[in-house]
Amino acid sequence: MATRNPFQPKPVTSRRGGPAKAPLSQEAIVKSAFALLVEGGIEAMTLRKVATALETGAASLYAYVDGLEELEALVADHALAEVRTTWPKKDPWRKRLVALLESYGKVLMQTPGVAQLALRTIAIGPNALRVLDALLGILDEGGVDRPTAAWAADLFMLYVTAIAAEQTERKKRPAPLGHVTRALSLVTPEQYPHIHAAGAELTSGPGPTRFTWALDVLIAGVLGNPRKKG
Amino acid sequence: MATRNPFQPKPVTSRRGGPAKAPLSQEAIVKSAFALLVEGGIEAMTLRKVATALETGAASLYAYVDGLEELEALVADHALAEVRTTWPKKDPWRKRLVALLESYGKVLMQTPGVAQLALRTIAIGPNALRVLDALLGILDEGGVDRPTAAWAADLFMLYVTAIAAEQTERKKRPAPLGHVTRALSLVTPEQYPHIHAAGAELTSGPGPTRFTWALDVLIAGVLGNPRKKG
DNA sequence: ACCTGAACACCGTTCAAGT
DNA sequence: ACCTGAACACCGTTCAAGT
Repeated sequence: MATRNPFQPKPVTSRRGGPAKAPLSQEAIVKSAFALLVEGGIEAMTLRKVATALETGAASLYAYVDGLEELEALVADHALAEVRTTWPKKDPWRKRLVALLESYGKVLMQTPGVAQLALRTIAIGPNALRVLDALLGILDEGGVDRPTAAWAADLFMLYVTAIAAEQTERKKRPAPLGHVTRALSLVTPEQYPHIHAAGAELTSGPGPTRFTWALDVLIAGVLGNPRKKG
Repeated sequence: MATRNPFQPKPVTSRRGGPAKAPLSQEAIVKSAFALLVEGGIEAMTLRKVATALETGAASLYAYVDGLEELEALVADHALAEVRTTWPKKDPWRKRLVALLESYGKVLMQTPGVAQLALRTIAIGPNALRVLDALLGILDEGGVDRPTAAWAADLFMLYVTAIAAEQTERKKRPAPLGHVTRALSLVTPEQYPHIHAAGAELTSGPGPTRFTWALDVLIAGVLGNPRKKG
């Protein structure tokens, strides 16, 4: 990825008197890729399809993007633009913490594939950093010491990303989660006594209640396990 | 996947007087796929390469495996055979809980790609069920009520899988995690004040200490947040 | 029923050639 | 510097044909 100024696009040369073709740019590529992701999920986001949507050949994209892996990282961060990181100052820190994580989870959940991308790319884009910074800020206000906050922020984000990935993964299957439910209901008490005993409890949720419960667990656990006593 | 008895392989017809070719079977396919995964990571595990290793065409595999997705699920569960689920009865439940999760994490960590597979397939194979059952059993002995244990087991396994996926993902990059470290160190205090302040704390670890801390957090959180008061 | 070769419909990436 | 077409080296899956 060379150094370029995306805010100064080259003049457009219109072809055959038709509408001017928007010039290629990293931003256009990322937006187009994200649109494909929204429409058709993660496997619809290919370099060739992005190129077709932009009326070029796949090779042309390499002037703006290093390859598929970089594009995935850019798209993941692009999606995180929707995550809200500011709230009224009067809100208590814990409320803001939950709101931030819920916003993050919602963004990951609403477009299938984003969570998978976030899970496999290293989150160092501007939006990922903005979310992380906000998270650290809230924990700091909550009196969590810095070493603990650093690990806790990672734990929170990793868990929310993982649960979002898990849930969106399930969604694309034919039977939303009847697959699991059926498999678990067929379990005999001899083979797996505890699974059998747990029964429907295992698959109840995962709804908002379950997500909220998990956040409560993480928060309580973090508050009770400071790395630095204070 | 038709119903077959893999324990009664067809008689082998040796070709050209050479060594007899092992007959195709789901087990042979899964083992071969796992070997490719161990050797070359997740992208080395392709149907075509499995077929080549087994001296057939890719089409032949479809008699035993529904497709790549099913193969991935089978391989993931195959890998989990290594997870230890039994300990001396005298060990306290909490020690056994940590040992189980550490064994699970170790298995996912030692062969890159397994965690990614576990994350994208629904875990209903015999080994996944064995681990889940053991987990539920330990929590039960720890006095955790059933509804809480059901959600907690899911939370534990999801978190360990996610952290294993994250760490093995990082490992295959050129600079193990210097990438992240460098990116975070370049952050200015104006842009991201809290990230800047946290500094090296963010990237310290993730070692065994961090993993253990996370488990402590989860366990404490679960014990403090029962769904059923008791 | 199992196995096969060949074909189909895709991929990401590279590269010489253009402008 | 940017863009292109064509080629390279792969994919998963299907299918008619064999045994």
